[in-house]
Amino acid sequence: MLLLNLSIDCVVLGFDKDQKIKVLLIKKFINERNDFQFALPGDLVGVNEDLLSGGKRILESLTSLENIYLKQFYTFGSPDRTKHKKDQSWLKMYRQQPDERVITVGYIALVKMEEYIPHPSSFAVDAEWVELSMVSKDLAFDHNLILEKGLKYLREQLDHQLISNLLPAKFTLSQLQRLYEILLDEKLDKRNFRKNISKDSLIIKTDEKQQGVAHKPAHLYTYKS
Amino acid sequence: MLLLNLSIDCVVLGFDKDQKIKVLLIKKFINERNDFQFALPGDLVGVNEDLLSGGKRILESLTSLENIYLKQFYTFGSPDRTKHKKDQSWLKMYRQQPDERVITVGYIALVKMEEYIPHPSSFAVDAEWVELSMVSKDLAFDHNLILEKGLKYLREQLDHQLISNLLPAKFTLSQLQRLYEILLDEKLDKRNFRKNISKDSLIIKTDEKQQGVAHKPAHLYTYKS
DNA sequence: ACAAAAGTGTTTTTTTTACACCCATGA
DNA sequence: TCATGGGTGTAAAAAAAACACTTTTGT
Repeated sequence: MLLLNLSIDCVVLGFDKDQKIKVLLIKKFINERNDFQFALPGDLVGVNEDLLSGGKRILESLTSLENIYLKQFYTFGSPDRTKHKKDQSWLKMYRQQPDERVITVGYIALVKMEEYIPHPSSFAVDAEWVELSMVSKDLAFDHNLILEKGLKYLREQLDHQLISNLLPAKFTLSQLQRLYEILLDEKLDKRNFRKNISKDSLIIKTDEKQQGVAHKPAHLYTYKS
Repeated sequence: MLLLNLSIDCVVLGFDKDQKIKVLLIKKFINERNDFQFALPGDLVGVNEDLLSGGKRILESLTSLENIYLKQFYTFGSPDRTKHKKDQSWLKMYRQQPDERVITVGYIALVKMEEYIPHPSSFAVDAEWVELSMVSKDLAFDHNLILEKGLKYLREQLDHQLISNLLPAKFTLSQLQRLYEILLDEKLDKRNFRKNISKDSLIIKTDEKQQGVAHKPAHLYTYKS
């Protein structure tokens, strides 16, 4: 009879004003000398908690954001994934059974950075947005792998649900296009992009326009609820 | 600290001579009166076994097939998923801790039915191929959901790896086309299908032909290894 | 000679791409 | 009046869909 721990790790992505895609990482001390390590926000799931609720709770405790749309993308269950020296050191400090196997379910979330107020949980001494190219190759456990797989999933499965969480309730088509460009990492043609959007019944034009911009104000659009 | 059981459930699909897609189900007694229930083949993962190996082991014990290509598609972790009366009855007979939470990772496999020799494992009293439309709406646990999600995944992610396991080493283009038609559940145009295949560098024409058929013998093709 | 499946190209339609100028606003 | 991003259509290219007859074999 195998008993093990179940955790959830969240690949939380957001945007900064500098138009860069950033991932939310937490910083953890891994020994008494205050050596630290970065990790994806994640924690053990509660006894009677389902996965999605657990993910939301964990994410909420780290980001103070509620009602985040989270999507499961893969489960990581290698028996060795918590066995590395650097990770054992941390586990010994914070877990009663550091040798217990932990499998983790990866969830992905896209959030509006402006609405995020850092709020580190117990074992996180810090929580920061890190530009993708700046992410350490030495994240806790197999978190580099999880991040990579999450990003791949995002690019392959990009959907309105995920996208809509990164935009204000009302947005311009240029904002939407920039999002797609950054997430897909390719430049899109403005006219073709708009042609496609106009066929999409989920994105609807409001009768409002941008205010106080030093150029022709753009129409605002919104996602159909 | 949450400790729980981890299982793997396999959505194993195959084809019969009647060109129908069938799923491999096992039959389990759920009480002493020999009332039974059907379920996807699945079992608990070993203490130090990784997920993919576990899936292969479990599948092998049920199908005696080795080196099956298995692909993870989703993880099911509702705390209620093993709490139904019908399932508790079975769990009490076979598990030491029937109330323990079980999360399960769904894997999908496509196999050649001809090569499958039924080989029920300990708690399976039978293992049979069941046509999709004939599958009970009352499978064990949340297996109807798992099956449904697996089939959806298959249709969305249909790839050479999965397909190639359903075909003999050498096959005709008509066989290949029939497979796609059944898996995608749509009719394909022969000429367009062949046009696409010819662009696909993974599928190569051998210099062999069918033997002893009462019509023009087809060329045999093979997957590049 | 007939039944059965194999094999093969062209046209039409649809989808995707490429591309450039005028507009409304605030400074 | 200038700088800034907003907004718009058309033509060319590529991809996908529609479609029917001849061939080879065993019986």
